[in-house]
Amino acid sequence: MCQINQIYNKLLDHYGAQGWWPLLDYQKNINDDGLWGYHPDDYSLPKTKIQRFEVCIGAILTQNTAWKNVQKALINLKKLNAIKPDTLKKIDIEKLKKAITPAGYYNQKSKKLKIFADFFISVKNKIPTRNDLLSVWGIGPETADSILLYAYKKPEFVVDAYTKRMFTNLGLIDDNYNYEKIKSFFEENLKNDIIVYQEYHALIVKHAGIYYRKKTNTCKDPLLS
DNA sequence: AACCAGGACGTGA
DNA sequence: TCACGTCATGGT
Repeated sequence: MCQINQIYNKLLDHYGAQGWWPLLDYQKNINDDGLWGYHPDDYSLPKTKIQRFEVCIGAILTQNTAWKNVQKALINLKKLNAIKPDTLKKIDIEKLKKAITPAGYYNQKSKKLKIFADFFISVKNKIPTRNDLLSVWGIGPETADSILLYAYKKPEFVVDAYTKRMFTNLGLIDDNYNYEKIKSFFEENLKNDIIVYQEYHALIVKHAGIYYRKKTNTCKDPLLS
């Protein structure tokens, strides 16, 4: 128990709870980015199967994509009533591509969404394992962990590009660490708690999005160093 | 006007 | 395993 816990406390103290997803039923609030802030401190979500599905879809759509663009795609899908496994499964692929265009990679992502809809229906009310998710085309380690952590509330730490960049820059992990090794590093040093996992990942994205963009990567971290 | 964003896949060493 | 090219829109 060392610096990564102190960093977590600093980030949480500085930025507050992030309240990431689901989005669609909670988009009334405005946060300090001008984006929609959703439901900080409400860890009862997702409450319904549809909300859970929305989290999964959002996790796929946000692959290497700014969340702001994903918001538009999700709202488009909602208008088509496509935040539903059955509807998404049946929807015309060209219509789907058009709806998710703002989120980019619409050829790949439309295919990924279709395949995921099938998978989501097939698991019924069971909780998929990490390997179940990784076996689905279009779901890699980060998306699998995001789905487990935010949709199914399982304690899987989510590692993204910012996490690696920020913590190598702070000197806490080695540059040659792969995804699984970074994930283990956090899970072995943090309390096994989905609230901590959920907030920490979101806070890293928040903080690194300001101070650890590729261009400003060499800048000194005003909060943590 | 390049550069990058809440990555994953296919290919070739 | 690991490095590299590819996918695509929209903000800065």
